[in-house]
Amino acid sequence: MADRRPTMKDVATLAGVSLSTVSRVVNGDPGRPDLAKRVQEAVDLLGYERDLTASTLRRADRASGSIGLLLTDVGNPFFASVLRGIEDVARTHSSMTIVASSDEDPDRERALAATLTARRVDGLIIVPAGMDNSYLQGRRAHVPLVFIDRPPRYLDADAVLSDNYGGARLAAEHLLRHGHTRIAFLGDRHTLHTAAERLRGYQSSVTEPLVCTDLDTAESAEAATHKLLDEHAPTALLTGQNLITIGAARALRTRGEQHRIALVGFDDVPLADLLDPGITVVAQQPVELGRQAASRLFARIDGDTGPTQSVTIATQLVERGSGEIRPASR
Amino acid sequence: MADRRPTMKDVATLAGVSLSTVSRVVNGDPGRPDLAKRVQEAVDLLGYERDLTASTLRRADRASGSIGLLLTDVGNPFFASVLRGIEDVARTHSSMTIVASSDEDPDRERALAATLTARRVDGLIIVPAGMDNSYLQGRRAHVPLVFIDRPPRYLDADAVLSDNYGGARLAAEHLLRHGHTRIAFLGDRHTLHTAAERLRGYQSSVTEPLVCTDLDTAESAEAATHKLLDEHAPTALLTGQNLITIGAARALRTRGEQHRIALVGFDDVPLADLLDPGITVVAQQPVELGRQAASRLFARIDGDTGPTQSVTIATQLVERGSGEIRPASR
DNA sequence: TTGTAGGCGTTATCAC
DNA sequence: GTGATAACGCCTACAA
Repeated sequence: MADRRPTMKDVATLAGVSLSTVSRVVNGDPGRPDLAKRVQEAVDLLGYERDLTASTLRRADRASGSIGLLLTDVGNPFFASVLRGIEDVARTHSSMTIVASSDEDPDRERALAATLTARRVDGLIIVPAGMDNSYLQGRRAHVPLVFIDRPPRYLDADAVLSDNYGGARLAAEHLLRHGHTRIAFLGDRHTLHTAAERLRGYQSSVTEPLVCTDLDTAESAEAATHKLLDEHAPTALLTGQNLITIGAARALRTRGEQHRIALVGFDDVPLADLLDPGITVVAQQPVELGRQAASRLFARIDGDTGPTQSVTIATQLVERGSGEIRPASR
Repeated sequence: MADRRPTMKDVATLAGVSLSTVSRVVNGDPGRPDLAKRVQEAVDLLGYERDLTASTLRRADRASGSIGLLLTDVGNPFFASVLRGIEDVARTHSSMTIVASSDEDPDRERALAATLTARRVDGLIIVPAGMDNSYLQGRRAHVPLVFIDRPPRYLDADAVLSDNYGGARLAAEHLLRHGHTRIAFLGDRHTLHTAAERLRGYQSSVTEPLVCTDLDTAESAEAATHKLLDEHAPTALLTGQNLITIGAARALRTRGEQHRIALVGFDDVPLADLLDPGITVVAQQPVELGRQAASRLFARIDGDTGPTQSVTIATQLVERGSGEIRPASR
């Protein structure tokens, strides 16, 4: 159906010059003006487009101009923002991003990492799902690796993380300052690094911990909130993640207690300011997370051989009302 | 610093067989069991990984196992979901997705389309930003193209779109059924296909149109809402997009009129059910949009040469309260 | 069934 | 500065 794509050879023939001249012109070497012009005309006429994959294969630096991003789910707005930050930086290095979602499946993660490196990406940014990333050890020699959101396990590599511990402390202390002593923590699966850090931050500031973990849907969080309120009567809730915050907010609203029980959520939720009360949160900076990770990666790609670095991005408390409720005097 | 990557040749030497034998084994041709085993051992020992880019170059079908997605902004949750849908389908075709954001800049769109095809993606899915996509005409012969969310202009190509017209009609009629006659429409830039279609749907069902367009931030929408309410006293609002819905909801809440003025938004907003009242919306199906677009693309890649198709994905009215408010009797 | 040789489209190294 | 030629890593006739 479609014609064969024009190659450099076709351009050379049409322009009446040699292959090498075309290559040079296409790569920006001016050369003799009249020849350059003839080449350019032939390129336009044929609609010639250089084959970057062939170019990569032959080039000395073997750079493909693409990086891989291996995360758990691109559909998650948090990671979508991370991707956006990465793309912003990649653009300045004229690199494109190949994305893949592991869906928290370690086997998929391994498989995807393999096909990404097989495609000869110049570097890889990873949100690890598995408990052991040592399978990347061998590849680390050939392709720079940067971990994001969660640190590498059993592997030495650069990492860019949110200040989960500090953020949770910030939230807990905010509630303490507002007079609460019975503060409950609702968290995600305890095996997740981020969840564990947030729990640790909470525990470090609260004297009587009241903890419920391993919640990973808004529904389970909603049910857990009801149970917690019924059985332990906390005056404040600290929720360790997006969906948990939503579940807890639903539960509070169902009980009509959204103005009586304080709530601080980790991770921002959209429209949180429109609710009544607005939900106070500890916000992460996903775009910045992506930017920093990409910056580190390109530094490595460009030859930085320094010791591995772990960067921590600050979190910010955003007061909107729900976190400033004081406990009812008895 | 790092060793050269092992090649097929290295594997062949170590296994004591020829290059082609390695190639066959690596590509799944069993051959003589003992040789296959020797090859496999050498592969494991060296940590050999086939170079997919070189493979593509030489292979008969020249398939790279990657597709390009060119959209306006991956950071936008709507498009993040679209991407997720695409990835789901791409996975079943063992293809990876390269994403790029044009930021609504036609020049960037052209440039990105060029580098994507130069990387020899097997196909391209595009959310067009420009007013004229005919620049893709030449490439269409070499790489399948599918448009998504917005139709191609001055170019004949497959498209997968939301039912913007029908959805807006649905919303307007829902309000009419609840007794409203003064329904205002707040829309995005009128040059956007989606915005124009939604406006058209609204106009087709309302007798006295009250229209404000070219809003593209929550802030401008908020201001426009105040102005509209002050000057024209509508009893219901139909907002043409995510951010506009949020801006309008803010304005209503500021005025304390969220229980008096009806509101239906186009495009779902997260947490809309937690507000008081919940926001009634016409929801799109971004994941499905992505799936269908990817399905069409792979059909083309696999040789479908039928006439171009335009698929429309249904929208759904989700009642949550704000759209069921009746006009106050005078 | 295995090995040999040629070439995919490009860049790098040479003579000229 | 230009042009011929040899790779890059792999696949695929074809011959053995």
